[in-house]
Amino acid sequence: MTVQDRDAFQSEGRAAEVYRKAAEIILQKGYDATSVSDIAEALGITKAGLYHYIHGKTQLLFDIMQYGLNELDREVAQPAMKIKDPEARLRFMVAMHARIVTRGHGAVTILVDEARALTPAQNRKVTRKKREYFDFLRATLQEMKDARKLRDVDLTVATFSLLGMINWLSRWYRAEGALNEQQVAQAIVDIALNGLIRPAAGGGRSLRAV
Amino acid sequence: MTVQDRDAFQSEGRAAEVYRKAAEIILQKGYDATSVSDIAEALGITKAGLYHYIHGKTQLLFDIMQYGLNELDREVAQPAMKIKDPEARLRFMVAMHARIVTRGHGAVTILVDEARALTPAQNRKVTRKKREYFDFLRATLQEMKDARKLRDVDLTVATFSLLGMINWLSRWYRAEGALNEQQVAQAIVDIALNGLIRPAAGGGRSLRAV
Amino acid sequence: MTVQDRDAFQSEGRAAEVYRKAAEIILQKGYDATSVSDIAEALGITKAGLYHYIHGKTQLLFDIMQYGLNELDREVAQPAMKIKDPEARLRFMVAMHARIVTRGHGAVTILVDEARALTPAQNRKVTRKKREYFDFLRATLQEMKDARKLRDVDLTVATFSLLGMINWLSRWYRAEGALNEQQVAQAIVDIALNGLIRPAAGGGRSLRAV
Amino acid sequence: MTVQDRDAFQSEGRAAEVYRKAAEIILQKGYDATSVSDIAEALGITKAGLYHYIHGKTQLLFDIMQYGLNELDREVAQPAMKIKDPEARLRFMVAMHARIVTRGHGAVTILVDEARALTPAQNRKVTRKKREYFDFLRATLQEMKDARKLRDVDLTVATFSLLGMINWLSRWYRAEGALNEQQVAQAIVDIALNGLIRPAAGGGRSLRAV
DNA sequence: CATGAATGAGAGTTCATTCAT
DNA sequence: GATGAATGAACTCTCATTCAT
Repeated sequence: MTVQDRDAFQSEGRAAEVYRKAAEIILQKGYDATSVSDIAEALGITKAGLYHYIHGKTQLLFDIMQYGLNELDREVAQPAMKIKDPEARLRFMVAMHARIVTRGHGAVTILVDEARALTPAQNRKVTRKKREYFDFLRATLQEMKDARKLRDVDLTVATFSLLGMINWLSRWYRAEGALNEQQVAQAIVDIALNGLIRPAAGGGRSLRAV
Repeated sequence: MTVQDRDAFQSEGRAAEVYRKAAEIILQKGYDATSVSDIAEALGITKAGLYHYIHGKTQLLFDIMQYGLNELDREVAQPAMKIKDPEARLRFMVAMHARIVTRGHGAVTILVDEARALTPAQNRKVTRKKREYFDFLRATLQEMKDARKLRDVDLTVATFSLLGMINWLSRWYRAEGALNEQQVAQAIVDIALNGLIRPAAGGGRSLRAV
Repeated sequence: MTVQDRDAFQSEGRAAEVYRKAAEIILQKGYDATSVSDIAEALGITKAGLYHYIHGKTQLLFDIMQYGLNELDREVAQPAMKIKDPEARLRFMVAMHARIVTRGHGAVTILVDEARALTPAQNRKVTRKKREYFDFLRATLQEMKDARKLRDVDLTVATFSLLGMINWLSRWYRAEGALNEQQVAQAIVDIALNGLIRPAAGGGRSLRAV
Repeated sequence: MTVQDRDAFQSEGRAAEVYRKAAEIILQKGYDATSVSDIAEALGITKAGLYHYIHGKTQLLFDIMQYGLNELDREVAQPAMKIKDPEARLRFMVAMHARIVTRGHGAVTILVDEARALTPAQNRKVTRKKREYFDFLRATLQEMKDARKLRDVDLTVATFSLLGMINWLSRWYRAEGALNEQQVAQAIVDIALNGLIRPAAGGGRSLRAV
């Protein structure tokens, strides 16, 4: 059933439109503040009509989240697994994840922000999947650490910091702004990997110049 | 009236308890999902009784946010202004802000997460204040840039990335975890400023060792 | 239209199946608690599809009741009319009616339990028919009374008591129980006619012994 | 909580009025067909206002049923337990139970008719209690049987038949009718115990033969 | 200070029914 | 025959808020 709905989300047709519109509105107003009527209205149908496509408000949320998880898996995790070099893999993941957030389809952001509204069972499922993603990202950092390509940082803090930077994007990035999606994604990768401050010039650089 | 309430939040006495308890619950369940009854119940009084202390649910939220803004101003911005060196100031701000988030009094997190629920007028006020804080942080980066202490990064992306890392703390940091507040704060400062990867300089560092 | 439907109920074919399934479910869950979807689902068709066979939920109920009335008339009242001796007739009616209830096709029970849900017009029709049946049963008791075969009991109370005992069967009789339909029917006839207590031994019996 | 509500039903005050009015309307229209608005309207308050007194429609039903069970226990079972002679006890139970039904307060009838609407947990509780009452009644018949005061009847059928006669009263007895509550109760006791037909008195026969 | 009672508005959801295909 | 889509009406229930006491 859930699988069906997730497919509906991705497929073409009216059902897909329903799920996409719902995601859009929930992204905008928040899940709690979005009424089923709001969604119906935006679709130009009645509440009762909407119920042909959804199986309750919570299930709708869950289905959107499933789609978000899917998006991450399909577009970030799966391709990343094919990248051998951990640093290249990290760069790809951060950039790609950032782009999914900035392109604003909503599902990924809702996935992150509204987990509280799920039923315990749904929450468990979603949390497990999110955890898997987190672990994969962390494992990549671990590989880099093992290859002595990482500074001596706490990996958990590092992973969450990456995710914080990325997820925060949904709160401030506007497509109309000065930087486009790709530029922002690259900027984030750069900041995350290289930090903000110029390496102590007296040290490394001048020496290197020698 | 608002000023009164903000004072109430900070002062001792029953009113302060009300505001603190409210913040705690809202932090936990989210503003929309928190009913006035929930708060009253947690305080051991009736809904009607609670209305002696608050002036509506939205106003309560606004007051908590005001307190959060205040907290930031009092504990981060004001002291920071006394720090001349921009890098030291930045380090202080990130660390201190992070500690306010991790110590978990809630107001700052609510401030960030629930702005949507405010009335337009309240929202404007809060947004203006948040903007001031953002600008101050960004100005600090600008100073560093001018002093050539910053790598060539987009300052807006950088500022938001810092805030993303910090604000994300409220989603994952648990006091019971392996790192205490101070350690996490320092880890974040370190990651944000120095980045994750070891400077490519096989040159620099090893030479320094020489 | 109604006649058509009643026939449909009894006849073979898809329509009959629809009515029988509907009766079964309504008997089980009650009319109000049974949704048109429930019935459609049980039949493996859609709601809209079901509407090819029925003319509204109330009409469906009415048709089932008509069938129940018919059942009573055909299997109890009509044959009973051919029995001259009132006591024999009474025994037949009680036993036969009881068996219709216990065999559990549902229509008779629904007829009795769900009259409130009918439209006033339908209700009047059904009530009139039920009244006819009641009157026929009561008239049989009257005949017995006239023949001095009845104890001095209020005939109305007696008639309703008979019907109460019989109709109550649907609430407790289970085919899997210790007694089969026939045994239960006979037990009821026996109890209703002869009562529970052993006739005062000092009276009749000793006389008989003389 | 439940106990509280049951008390509320019996006590004086607004809460009692609410429960009594609710019972009255549910008795009249049936539980499913009674909306919460119906009850509120009959009380002259709004739906929301009614919810100060009840804890959901199902709980309301359950509470009414609890009261019904209580009524039976208090007015029938408890006093009956003090009656040594089983026949006297049976006569008392049937008569008293019948009067509770005819006096029409509703709770007992609702208790019997609407069990399907309860939650499984509630249903179990109610069923257990009803079972206890049934067993007590049946045990009384058993005592009579042991004392050879009973004809040779199946005790289960007998007990259910008694209950059928009594419970059916609620469907037909009207206070305005020819017989008052007491007369009907006595008539039922008489019919149930002595049956309808004049004993084929060995007495009678031989006399007739003379 | 605090309460119980009450309310209007609106929430999510279900339902019987219709109709173009 | 049968369906998917749609609807208006109704339903149970919750909520923020008020007010007399």
